[in-house]
This record gives sequence, C-alpha cells and structure tokens, in this order.
Amino acid sequence: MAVTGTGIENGVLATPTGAGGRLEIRPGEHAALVDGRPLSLTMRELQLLVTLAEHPQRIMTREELFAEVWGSQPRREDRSVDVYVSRLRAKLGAALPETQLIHTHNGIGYRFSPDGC
Amino acid sequence: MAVTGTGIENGVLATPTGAGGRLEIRPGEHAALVDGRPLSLTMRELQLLVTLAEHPQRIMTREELFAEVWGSQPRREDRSVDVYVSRLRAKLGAALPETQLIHTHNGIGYRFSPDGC
DNA sequence: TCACTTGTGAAAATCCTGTAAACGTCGGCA
DNA sequence: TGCCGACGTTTACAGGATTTTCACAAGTGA
Repeated sequence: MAVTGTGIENGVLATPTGAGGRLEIRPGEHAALVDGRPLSLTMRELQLLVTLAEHPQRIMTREELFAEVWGSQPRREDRSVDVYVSRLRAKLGAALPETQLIHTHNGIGYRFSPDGC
Repeated sequence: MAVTGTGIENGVLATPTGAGGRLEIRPGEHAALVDGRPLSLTMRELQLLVTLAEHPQRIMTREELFAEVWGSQPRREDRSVDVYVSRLRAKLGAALPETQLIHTHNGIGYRFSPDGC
C-alpha cells in the first residue's frame, strides 16, 4: 500500500530530487542509495535513518529513537543516539553536500526533513 | 530477452569498460572473460560470480547466495560463501587490478557492483 | 601418481559498537 | 564583558563481533 505525503512508496522511502541528489531508502534490501549509488552504512546507522525517515517532519525524541533502533529504554545519560546521528550526518553529508536532512530540536530530539528544510 | 539497466544483455553479463578492463560472463558457455581472456574459475567460483552478477547493486545475503549456488540451506556456522568470495576476489583482482567488483556488507552479505562502486 | 577442486577449522585482519571525554555553542546573569 | 552551566557534537578507544585468509584433508578423474 502506498502512503502518500510521507515519502513512503512501495516500501521505499525517498526524498525529492533536490540540488544535491535523491536519497532512496530500501529497508527490505538493507540499502540506502544516493542517486542510485549505495551508501556504506552500518546496521545501526541504517536502522536509525529508516526510523527517522519513516516519520518525516516529525520531531522524534531520543527515547523514541532509542526504543525503535535499540529495542529498549536508554539509560538516562546514554548518548548513543547523538553519536549515531553524528555518524549518519557525516556519511549523508559526504554524499549529499549542502543538504541538511536531519535537524536538531534542542531539548527534544531530532527531525528528518526530506526536502532539507 | 534483453534486460536493460541490469548488465544483462543476450544472456551475457558484462561490466562497463573501466580503467582495469571489461569483465564478460557467459553462463551458457561456463566462461568468464576479462578483455577477451578467459579467467580460470572453478565451477563453484563461476556459479557464485554469475549469481552475484545477475543481481548488480543488490545486497545478497549468504543464505540467498548459498541457496543459489549450493542449492540448499547453509548450516549456521558455514563459511563457504565467504571462502569462495575470497577465492573469487583473488582471481578477479589478479585480472582486474584496482577494481573492487564484490563489496562486503557487514552482517548481511555481498554486493556485486559492475562499475566498482 | 598427480593435479585439481572442495569444504572445514582456525588464526589473522578488519569492522562495528558503545562509552567516555574533549570540544563547541548558546543563553543567563552578575 | 566575562564567567558559568546546559546541551549537543565530535573524536578516540577498547572490546567484541564479523570477515578474510591460510592450511589441510578428502575426494575425483586423467
């Protein structure tokens, strides 16, 4: 079933074709592609990207992200989510310069924006 | 039937002519050629190469590869796929230096990239 | 016998992961 | 302005997990 307005089509999450290129996420194939070229993401990085991209424009708390990706509650001082967001941004930034897909919301969490805004 | 965009043409799998040379696989003739010169591959090695090359850019799990090449389910600790990938890479690397055709995806499997990316 | 292929075990090499700590930024306040 | 605290970002590292490679034994056929 295709869900419109969320970036989800046939199980594939995709961003609009922007200046930098198009990001396509295929969770079923363990793959994320930029203009057809696969990104080299680790399992955790991909899971985090998928989780963020499944809820475009929605601010997700660290607790929500941790629960989805790690499958449990984070310890209070746990910085894993932040570290993985940083690693993900580094790889996304290398493949899609000038595009800010993951936004920080101070004191709350992170938000995935397909169009970079 | 020619399938475009997958590297399959008339039953022949071929990589683009790159810096290192061109790889041509002719499953029907049990042969793999680099710039016209036949590679000396064993049956298993060739079957594995054909299976990978039939799905360019797609990450194939060890289970999928084993099923295609060995025709059964691998034992959990079975490293046959890894060993044959290693042997294949050694022979491909000797004939096509500087070209990485088979990529490892940690925790998942392997991916064949005709253009080495 | 000899050359070759195949599968297996295990050591070596490499990669991933979580954590701690250093670093940077921002805003409040004296 | 200068200091301080809160918070997010990034780097480094150690341990563990995974992959790569090597050596070897068994099997096959010329």
